[in-house]
This record gives sequence, C-alpha cells and structure tokens, in this order.
Amino acid sequence: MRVTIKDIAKKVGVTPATVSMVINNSPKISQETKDRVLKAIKEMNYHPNYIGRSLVKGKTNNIAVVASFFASLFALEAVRGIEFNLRKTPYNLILYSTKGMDENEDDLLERILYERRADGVIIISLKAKKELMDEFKKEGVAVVFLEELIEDFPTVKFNNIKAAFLATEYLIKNKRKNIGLIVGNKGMNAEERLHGYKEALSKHGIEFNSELVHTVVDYSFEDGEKALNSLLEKSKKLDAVFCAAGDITAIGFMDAAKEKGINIPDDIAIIGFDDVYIANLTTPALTTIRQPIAKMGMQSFDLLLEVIEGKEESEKKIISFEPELIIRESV
Amino acid sequence: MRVTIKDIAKKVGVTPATVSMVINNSPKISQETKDRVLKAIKEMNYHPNYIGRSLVKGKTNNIAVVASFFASLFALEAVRGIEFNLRKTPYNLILYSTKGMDENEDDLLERILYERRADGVIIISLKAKKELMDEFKKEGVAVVFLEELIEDFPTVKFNNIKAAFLATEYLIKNKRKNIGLIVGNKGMNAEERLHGYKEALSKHGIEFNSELVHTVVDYSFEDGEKALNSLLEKSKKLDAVFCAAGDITAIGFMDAAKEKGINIPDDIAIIGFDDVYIANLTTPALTTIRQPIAKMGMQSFDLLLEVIEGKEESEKKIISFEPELIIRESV
DNA sequence: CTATTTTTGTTTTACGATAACTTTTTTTAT
DNA sequence: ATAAAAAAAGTTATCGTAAAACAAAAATAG
Repeated sequence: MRVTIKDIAKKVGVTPATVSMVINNSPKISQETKDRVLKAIKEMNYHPNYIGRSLVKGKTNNIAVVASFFASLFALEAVRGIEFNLRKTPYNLILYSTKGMDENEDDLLERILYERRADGVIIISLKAKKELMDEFKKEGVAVVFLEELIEDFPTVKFNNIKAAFLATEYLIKNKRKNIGLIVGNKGMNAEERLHGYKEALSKHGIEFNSELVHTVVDYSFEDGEKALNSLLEKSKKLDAVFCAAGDITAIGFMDAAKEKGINIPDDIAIIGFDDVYIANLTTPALTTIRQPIAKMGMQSFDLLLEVIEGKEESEKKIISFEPELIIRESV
Repeated sequence: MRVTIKDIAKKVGVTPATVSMVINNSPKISQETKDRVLKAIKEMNYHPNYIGRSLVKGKTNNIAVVASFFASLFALEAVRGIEFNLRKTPYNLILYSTKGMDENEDDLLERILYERRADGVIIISLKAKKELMDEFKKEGVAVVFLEELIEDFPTVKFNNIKAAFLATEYLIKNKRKNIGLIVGNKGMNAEERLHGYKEALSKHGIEFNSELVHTVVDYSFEDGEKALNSLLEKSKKLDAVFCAAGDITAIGFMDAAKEKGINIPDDIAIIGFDDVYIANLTTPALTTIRQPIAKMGMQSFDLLLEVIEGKEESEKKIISFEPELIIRESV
C-alpha cells in the first residue's frame, strides 16, 4: 500500500494534522518535531497525493491547453513554448484536442469547465462562445486566449494586420501588380490578414480584386496546389502571392508552380507566413513573415498564471507580438 | 458555488448516495427515482467532480506522456497519434517534457509515480532505470514504452535493424562503396540502426570502417552540416550516407553539400529516416525510411489501456512496426 | 506568583463522491 | 394472512489532505 500522511503520523507519534503542517512548513510546529517528521517522510518515501490535496484546496495545479493539433503546426509550437515556462512552476499540462471538429469545441470546453480538471485554460486559435467563456469566469477558472480574441478576456495575439501589410507592401515595392492572397476561411486571423492586405493595396493605389483572394480550409500542402490552379484560372497576370495561410501552403504552392514550369520568383513571387523550420530549406528559400509562436506560447502561460493568481490588471490584458519580414529568395 | 451531488440530493429529496448510484447507473434504483434525479441533474447543470471521484476510486483517468519534446519531431508526432485514440476514451492526456535534460528524467518519473497523477504512462524514447520502473509496477501504475525497450515491460517499437539494413543495402545496390552513417549517440535506436548498417555491409562483403560513423546529439539541422564536414575530412571517397539520425539532419547535410558544390545524388547519395512531412519537398526529394510514428503512438495508447485494464497477456507484449523504404531522388 | 501570551499540538470538520452495509418497503410464496 | 425473499433506498465510513477551532504546556509580564 502507498504511504500516506497517516502512516507518517503514526510512526512519529503525532497526528496527521501535524504532519500536514510540517509539509506545508507551518511556523506553528517546532523545529524538533519538524525534523522528526521530515526524517520519517524520507525514510518511508512519502509523497503527498495531489488528489487529496486538490480536493480540499479546490485547486488542481493543472493547466489545460485546448487546440486543434491537427489543423496546423501553430498549436504544437505554442505548446512547446507553454511547456517551457510551465516546467518552472508546479503546474502540469493537460492537452485537449478538438481534432479540427468545431462542433466538439463547446462540449470539450464544457467538460473541462465542469469536471474541474484544470485551474486555467489556454485556448489556441479557437472561437469559443462568449456565454460559455463567461461561465468559466463565473466558476473561477482562468482563461487566456492565444490568437483568437474575445471581449473582456486576456489574449496573446500577433499583429496580423501589420504582418499582412508588410508582406503585401514588400511585394508592391518589388513592382508586383497582381498580388494574390491565400488565406484561411475562418477566424479572426484570416480577417485581419485580409485587412492588412487590403490596406497595403489601397495605400499604393492598387484596386482590391476579390478574385485574387483564395480561401483555404486545411492550411495544408495540398491547399497550395489548389490555390495556384484557382488563382491562375482567374488571373493570367498573377505575378505575386502572399500566402497568409502559412508556410506549408506556400511551399505547396511553390511545388505546384515548379511542376507547371512557373519560375519563382521571376514569374510569380511568393511570401509565406509563420517562418516554420523548413522555410529556409526550400529552393528558392521562402521569404516569409516570422511569427514568434513559441514565445507567444510562453507569454500566454505567464499571463494565465497572473490571472490564476488573481492579478486584476491581467484579466483584460492584451499582449501583441509584432511581425518581422524575413527576406530570402522567393521574391 | 458549484453544484454538488448533495444539492441534487436535497432538491430531489433523496440521499447523495442515491444520486451517485443514478449517475453510475446502478440497477438498484427504480426507474422512477432515476428519472427524477436525472431531471434535477439537468436542471441544475450538475457535473461530477472528477477529483472527488478520483479520491475514492483511486483512479485519475489521466494518462501521462513523458518525452523530450525538444529533441525531435518524433515525440510530437507520437503524441498526435496517442491523442487520436485517447479522445475516444474517458482519459485525459498529461504531457511531461524532460527538455532533453536526462538528469531530470528520473525526478520527473518519480514525481509522476508518487503524486499519482496518472493511471498509466507512455514513455517515449527515454531510457529509464529498471528499478524505478519496477516501482511503477509495484504501485500499480501501468507503463508502456515507445521506442525504448526495458525488460519485462510492454513496448511499441520500430524495426530499426531492418530499417537500417534496407537503407544501407539500397545504397550498396546503387553501387556505392563508401557509405557513411550518421546516427544518434544514445539509446537503443542508435545501436540498432548501427547494427542494421553493419549487417548490410557484411552481407555484401564490405568492411566496416568506424571512421565513417558520425554520431550526433541533437538530431538537428546543424548536425547535418557538421556531419558532412567531419565525414569528408575522414574519407575523400565518401559516396553515400545513411542518415539514421532523421530527415532533418539529412536535409541539413544536403543543404551543406549544396553549398559546397557537391551534387546529390551524383557525388553523394543520401537516405534519411522517418519520412517527415518535408522530405518530399526538398530538391532533390529525399529518399528515406518511413516510420509510422502516429500509428505507433496510437498503438502504444491502446496497449497502455490493455495494461491498465489488467490484461495479463499485454503486460509484456512487444509490438513491432516494419520499415518501408520510400524511394525518391536523393539516391 | 498569578495572569496573560506564546508556542506547540490535537480535535474536528470538510472537500465530493462512492462502496459496503442497513433498513425499509414491496412482492412473492406458502 | 404471514413469513420469507427481493427490491429500493437510506446510512455510514472512507479516500488523503488541510484548515479552523480548540487545548495544553511553556514562557513572559506585572
């Protein structure tokens, strides 16, 4: 059987409460008793059971991360960042994946909320219902959003508008006139990136043409190929693409272009998004927007911790990360 | 305040025990009472608290996955597989990362064991001490290893020997005589891959030359460049490399070769390992060994479940996955 | 040298749910 | 009609820990 606080108490000849106080380093226990208890704890190889502790404290010491790990690399990279900072704390990391099925999302969040499996939740790139989120608040479960913004909730974000603006403008400055946009079909990111794209066009007096916007669902490699075909069909003059749907899709685009005998960057220039690991391994190396995903993950964890600890000023904090254009060879 | 079983009991006019039995669908409760309780549960939006339940049941319904998510893509991909199957069960996934610091490993495992945070553990690519693992067994915490093998514990493995054999033999059949090996510096994988490499050489009457073996610590892109330099220094005649340290390192090798003006595959042929996403996006596309990592993850979870459920025959089961050589352009 | 603190523990209760036991009610058998 | 059996629901104890309330001994004050 496993060693409990009672066993220690019996061995030392004190009550369980005393042992508990020693463990929690209460000043009410004499050093002599502490030493005796500590010695017994070591000898009997006692470790506190977190379930018992959780029950009485109303705290799990768990952090939940909810995301669709099958939709993109973003969530995985963010988790790495979260884990990096979490390791320095007594918290544990529970992973919940929606598998890209958005219908599950609410169920999943409800489950997390009502089963009280975590003290805080980081929600990555998911659009959650405001009412449900308010429930979290009411029940005292901390929430931080990563990438998606919900009113009155703390968020870690990327400046997508500026990112798209930078990329598009860079293409314009490279004398490109017919700039396609490949972008996701949902979420705030997509809207913002579209917005930045439009802004750059308008600033430079280029008329927005909705035919040049191709929306994408999976952010997959294959989506890149589809995008190429669809865009070429609509515009023979296409001379550049900003692939706001991520580097993987951009690489798919490049690959398909190569097969068609289209030269990149001479015929069509392309800019990706994220700067994933492989972006500088392609030929030509992909010019892209760098998004510091892991750092954003770390930050979101730190922010969550503040909310859990009850820092008022953190409860509506919005932390924004700025984009960086990584210039390589694809433009 | 949150709704507990007592609130339901009071509302319906029964005792908490009755409510509990309804929740657990005990046959001892009349349908009429069940209906009334169920109705109240819905009305009051009651959800069982898993901590209370865990305490009395001695079961957490959590699965822990321990790995170094910073060393390679393997662990991340495996987690995806694990999560895929886990979602069909009532279990939750807790992630523990060693951050590649092996000293932490034992501490981490001890913590998992003694805090009883999980009913079962999947250990990925980590060499754990047999004695510590025996403690898990003694304490009734199920363990499954993925990729690393420990006597008397269930394991999901890849046939590394055959994989290395296949790759090396393919190079030999391509008339390559001086075949380098890039391989990790620790773990059973590395040994097995070295073994398969030697076997292929010996079968075809090529003498093993330890100078052609380059060991690597990080499995990183940069390691590939280092490997190229080191191998070329030792052998001018190098005409092929089997990069058993993974595709990323192989791509690093290719990249460095390109810079040096070495043609792949004409001057040096290369075969990677894993078949990660990007292996077919490089130029030339990388010939590699496909390892069904996600499937191995799923399988390891299924196996763990069997062990948790007490299936005797699963307790020492070793499941092996067979390699597949994916022929592309780098040989 | 008594009265008051301070120090050091102990008792008691609680967290939320469940399992084992008991009691009450209903049904069935004789 | 009454005992025995079965069904339904209620009681109590428990999981491991911690916090609040309480108690005794030791130390300090006046």
